[in-house]
Amino acid sequence: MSVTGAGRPRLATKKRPGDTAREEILDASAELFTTRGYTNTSTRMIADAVGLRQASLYHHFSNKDDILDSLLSGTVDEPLAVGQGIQGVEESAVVKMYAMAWFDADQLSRSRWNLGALYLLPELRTDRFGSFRESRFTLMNLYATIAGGVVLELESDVPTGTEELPFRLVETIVNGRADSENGRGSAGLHHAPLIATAAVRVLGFPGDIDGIHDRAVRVVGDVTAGSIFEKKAGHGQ
Amino acid sequence: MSVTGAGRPRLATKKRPGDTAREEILDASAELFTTRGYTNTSTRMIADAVGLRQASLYHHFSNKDDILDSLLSGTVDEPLAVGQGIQGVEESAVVKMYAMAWFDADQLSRSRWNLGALYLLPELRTDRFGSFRESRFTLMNLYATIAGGVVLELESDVPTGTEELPFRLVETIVNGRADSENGRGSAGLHHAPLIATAAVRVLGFPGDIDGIHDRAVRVVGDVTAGSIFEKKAGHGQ
DNA sequence: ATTATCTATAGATCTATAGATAATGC
DNA sequence: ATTATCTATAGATCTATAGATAATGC
Repeated sequence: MSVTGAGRPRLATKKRPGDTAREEILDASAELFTTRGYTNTSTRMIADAVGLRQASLYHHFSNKDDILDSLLSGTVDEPLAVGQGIQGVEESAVVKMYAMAWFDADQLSRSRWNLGALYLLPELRTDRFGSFRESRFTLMNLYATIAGGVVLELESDVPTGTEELPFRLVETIVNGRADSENGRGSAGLHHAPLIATAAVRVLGFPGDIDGIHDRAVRVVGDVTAGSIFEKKAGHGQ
Repeated sequence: MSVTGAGRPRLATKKRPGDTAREEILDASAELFTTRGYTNTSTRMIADAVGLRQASLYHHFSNKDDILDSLLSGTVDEPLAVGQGIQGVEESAVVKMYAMAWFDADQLSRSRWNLGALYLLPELRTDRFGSFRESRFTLMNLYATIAGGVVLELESDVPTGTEELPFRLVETIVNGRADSENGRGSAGLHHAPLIATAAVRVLGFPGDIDGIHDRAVRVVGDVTAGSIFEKKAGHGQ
């Protein structure tokens, strides 16, 4: 499994972060998929970026789809688990909404590669990616449920369908990153609190944000404390 | 130029809407690019969908990039012209903001193919698409300028960077359509007034929307009246 | 014996060009 | 003569499999 150990040695020296060949391949693929496109990235390019022969990839993944699926699942599993944790906490819906949006927006901003840009790939419509789509829709529904709770709690007078917007606002981080990598400035402007604030504002929350922010930070801290998430903080995949 | 006229006849009968071969090719390409992906769509597939031989495409476009560029430019040219028209009108910034978001969100919702889903393609980073990127950034800046005007006008206390959100909110229509085409219900929920309302809400507008909406409809009507846009309404490309 | 790599390659594409052909237009 | 199509194909990929090789682990 590990990079040194059993098996014939590589011709090239290590070029990628990661404790295992699998992680090295995922890192190289994430970079290439997000910068050159999925279909436009050949298995040969991935292998070259890792320092492996093209055929050797198939010892770790049975095909290219497998690599993509692994990357995508890595982006939803944690938000989903954290979101479900937040939902179970005793707090007002506004704080939960802010906490979820803040955590996810922050993760999307800081991850090593902008993998969210792959969510719109038509390739994901095939059965092959059914399980990823399922997880993402579950996360989407969680957002809508909590957003609905906010509207009830505040007795806001918002148009039907507004509950969909917090999730969409979080996703806009992906567009902001993509555009900034395309030569537009606004990278840093899209910080997580801005998105989380907008999420509760569209749901009709008129009050002061500072108090909400502090309570949300505590909620996220409680939910992630002692769990796997602590170690994974900033892992980026 | 026209479908019947000079030139050797096609083997297949017409399969696509459009007055010229060029339009037929654009329509088929738009469908294939959005449903199968750009790189994953071969020139042979496009030709098959039109009812032409693969090589015949090259009489109308010099390569595949040319087709994509033509489709993408078609999606920004009109919003940009209308947006500049709206900017010049004598109205409050809130109304202008609502008008722009409403017009663009409506267009993104109703266009025949969800071409906005192609904006994140890494392929667009090349010089080849510099002109398209330029137009899109100009539109983005127009949004930010008007949003800044709203914040001044209302003396809103919003976080720096919030002026970026109206443009991003409009773009979320693309994600909503993509997800609904992936088997999730919420297609119709994302109507344009919802997005336009959210755009002014995040900028701190607290008042009644109905009056703003009516004034915005008038502004859009004035700007588009008598211009090329009248004829093009709902053209979908 | 097991593992992770390597070399070599079959089979299936895909893009773009060269040159022929069958219409219309003058 | 001009135009829009057609047929044929060169050259360049790209994915995945078969089988050999060079380590470690027992």
